[in-house]
Amino acid sequence: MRRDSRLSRMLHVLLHMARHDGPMTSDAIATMLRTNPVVVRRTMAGLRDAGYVRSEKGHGGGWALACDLDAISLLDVHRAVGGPQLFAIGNEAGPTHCLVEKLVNEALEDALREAEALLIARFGAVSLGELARGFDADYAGPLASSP
Amino acid sequence: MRRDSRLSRMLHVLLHMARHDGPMTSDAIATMLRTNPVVVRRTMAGLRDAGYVRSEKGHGGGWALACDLDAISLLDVHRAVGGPQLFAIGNEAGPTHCLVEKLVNEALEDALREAEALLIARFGAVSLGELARGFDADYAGPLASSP
DNA sequence: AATCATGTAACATTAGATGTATCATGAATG
DNA sequence: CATTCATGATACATCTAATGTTACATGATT
Repeated sequence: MRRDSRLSRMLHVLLHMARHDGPMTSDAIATMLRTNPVVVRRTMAGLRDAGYVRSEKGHGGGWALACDLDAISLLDVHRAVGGPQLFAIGNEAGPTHCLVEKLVNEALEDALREAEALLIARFGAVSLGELARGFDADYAGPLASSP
Repeated sequence: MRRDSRLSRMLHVLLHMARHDGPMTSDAIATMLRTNPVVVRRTMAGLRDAGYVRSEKGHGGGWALACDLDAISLLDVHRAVGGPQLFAIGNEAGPTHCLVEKLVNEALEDALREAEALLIARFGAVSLGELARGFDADYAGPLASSP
């Protein structure tokens, strides 16, 4: 399988939406993400179900933020797109009676659990609002930080 | 893509080999792993190239350890099987001029790098010898630990 | 009514691990 | 030396989940 880029893409979109007046169409977002409007709708459906964005049909329709960026963490977005597997490595599912296999799998899963906890904690600690303000500070230049 | 289980499988095999007299055939190993001898040869080729195991053809041939388990870390095995991607999430490869996209990707990659460093450190800190002794202590029962 | 935009379903594509079949090569055995 | 056993290597099939694509239905605006 390819590397899952839904979290990355949705963060990208949400930050743009916050800097954009009025709704954005799936087509415009697809162009931004270099993909297809159907992929956009499919992925953003999760964000809508979670209440982070709204979608409207018809003229002047499209996608708009439904809450403050400070109320959304990276973890929220990760979960809203389906909370996919974080790791590409692991062990076979099947039940086993082999004690060596069990020991090995437990050792690996311990390490993976720890790394996952770290990632989840980091994702949960950062809000999209902080990311957006980081953007202003990092990229908008000295004018933006003058008093 | 499926979850990569080569590390798990090779650890399983190496620990068995240490508890086994004489070489083990790809067929026997494949049965142990519930897979196919060709898959075994393909995966173990990396371990052989790294010098952790030896393979012999013909009657009485098969696979045997080529060094002490204490000289092999989980990280060594991970690298010997190709050092595959650890994470199933990430971002699109393509170059971009969008500063928002760059900021988002850097934020995610920072977190992933940190988690990867944790995993690599843990894998590097555990030798197969320690794992094997952990097995004896955990599963072999009180008889094994008597003086 | 026409247009615009999302919602949805169905199917194609892609990438990488894994599974499988086949034959070549070399070692041990009689 | 022929047979058997085992690895080495190649080619191709399968599986899985994300992603890409086509087509059409639904609802809102003009």
